[in-house]
Parts: sequence; C-alpha cells; structure tokens
Amino acid sequence: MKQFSIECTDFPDALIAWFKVHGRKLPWRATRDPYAILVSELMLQQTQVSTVLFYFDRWMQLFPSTESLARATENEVLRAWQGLGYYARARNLHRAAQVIFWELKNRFPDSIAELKRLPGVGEYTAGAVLSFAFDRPAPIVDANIARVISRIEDIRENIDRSTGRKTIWGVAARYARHGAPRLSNSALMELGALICLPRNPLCKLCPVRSYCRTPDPESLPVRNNRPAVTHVIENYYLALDQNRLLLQMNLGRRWRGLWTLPRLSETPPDGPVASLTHPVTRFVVHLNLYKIAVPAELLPSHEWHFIKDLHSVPIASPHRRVLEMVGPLQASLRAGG
DNA sequence: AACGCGGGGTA
DNA sequence: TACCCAGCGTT
Repeated sequence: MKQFSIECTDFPDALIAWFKVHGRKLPWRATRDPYAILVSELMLQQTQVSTVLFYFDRWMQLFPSTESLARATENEVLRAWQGLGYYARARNLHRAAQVIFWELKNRFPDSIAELKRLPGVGEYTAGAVLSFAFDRPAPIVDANIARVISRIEDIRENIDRSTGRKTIWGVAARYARHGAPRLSNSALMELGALICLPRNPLCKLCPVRSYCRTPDPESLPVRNNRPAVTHVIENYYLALDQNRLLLQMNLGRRWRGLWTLPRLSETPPDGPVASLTHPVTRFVVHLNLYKIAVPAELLPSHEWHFIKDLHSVPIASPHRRVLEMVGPLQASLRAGG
C-alpha cells in the first residue's frame, strides 16, 4: 500500500504549529456560529479574503442571524451584496437562511448530506461548515488546498478534470482523518494563502518543506487553459426626469433582481457621455452611456427611481461606476456604501 | 464532464 | 493584460 507523507502525524503537527503562530486572525475564525461561517463561505466562493472582509462585517450587522436574513427582502439582500459580484450566491444564502429558519425550525444542518441540500452549498462549503463550525472531520479542497496537495504529493493530473479532482480529494480525505479538523483544514488553507503561493512560492519559509515531493512547485497544479477573451460593446442610455433616473430590472439569469441602466439597441449619432471598460470572466465589455431625451415608450421592466434613493437600490457594479462618472449622481450613489 | 457565472483584485 | 480566487448549479 502506498504511503503518503501526508499520513505521517508529523506533517499535520508541523503545519498546525506553524498556523498557530502565523495564521491570520480573520473574523470568521473568531466564531463558531455556523450561520456566520456559512455567510463567510458563500462570500468567499471565487472571491478573495481581502475583498470579503468589509462585506462580511457589514452583513453580520445587517443580518446577524438566520432569522433576520430569512425575514429580509430580496432587495435588501442584494443591496448588501452589491459590489461583491456573482449575485446568485446572495440569493442562495437568502434561501438557505429561509430553509434553515422555517423548514428546519432553525436547527442548523450538521452533516455533509444535509448541508449539501442547502442552495449554494456544495462539497467544499459543506465540509467547511462542518469542520470550522462543528470541528468535525471533513475534507475540504479549495484553490489553496488543491495547490498545496498537488505540490506536496507532486500530483500532475489536471485538477480541472474529474480524475485529477478525485485524486486531490482522496488525499484531503486521508488528511482529514487526523484530529483537530478545524485547525488542520484552516492550516492547510492558510499555507496555500501565505506560503505555497501560485507564483513565487516561499518554499524557504515553508514549515513542511521537508515533506514536499515536487521538484517544481510553480508548475503545479496543472489546470485547463483559459478561454480567449471576447470583446463586447454594450450601449445604454441615461434618461433623467427632474429628480428621477430611469433604470431597468433584470429578469433573466444575468444580474437577476439587480437594476441596470436601460439598454440601447442602436448606436446614437452623438458620442457617449461616459464610457468604461469592464473585464469580467471571459469577456471585456466596452460600456457606453448615451444621454437621450425621455423615451416615448417604457418597457414593463423600466422604472423611475428618485436619485436621492439610489443608495438603497441594488445596481450592477459597472453601471453604478459609469453613473458615478456622470457627476450629479455621485452623492446619492455613494451614500450608505 | 464541461461550462457559465458575465466579480474583483493583483503582479 | 493575464491570472488567480475559501465553487456551485446547470446542461
């Protein structure tokens, strides 16, 4: 039977000893409230720690419990999430709180299977809640841990493919059998965040370098190539009527529940009053804003909003940014964060 | 088993 | 610009 160095008790012990000294004090590490942990995990999906800090703190003040979040309106929830992106996460978290509070009578799920039934909770997030909140052994593999494990074990399978992912999760599962799940999962993740960096890993500072099998850490993990970027031009119009601004509610999948500027199908003769370039996923969007007279016909999704109330309206970030460029709207957009 | 999500920060 | 990030849901 193949013996992995990760099974030696020395490895987790060395890692945890390092983590206790060098691990960051993050707000979601200072609590064992499963709701707070769940909030942090949803926010941290595909989003870096430094970005989440501000949103997490404000969210926990606005919605300190499953009950307060379950009772909130979708508009309030999306407004609190505004700027964090991937808004499906906000709706998932909202629905998860409603399921826990009403359907589960506010008893927080405490098994992988139950947690995965919550919207927005997959294998990773379920394991994170179980280990961080309940200190129960559960493997987790995020981008950090995938990188650490692939290097420690010199795994050269593509981690974007199912076989490669299976290999990594298998190692993580062996690792999770050792005690202190909260500490060991946190430590593994933190090693990836602080030492075992994607580029220029700090191997000379690594507390477990003697266990590391790869001769070439920077080549790992092996991942798919990124698709080429596609350039897109999008035109919108600025319609002001006295102290009101016309916005459009998104009803499709993209930005559902968020307001954007009303879409303009053709390019007007006069130049835009504001423009910005907005890279997102595999697109680069060139967004143009044209000033037009009050439109003759409004769509059902169109609605006038008082400019003084814009701070409480969830608006997609690029649209909020291009509106800030226009000038007189700045104060209303920024008030209330 | 891929792919879309069309976000945001950093080197 | 390219790349990365405490992934998930859908097809």
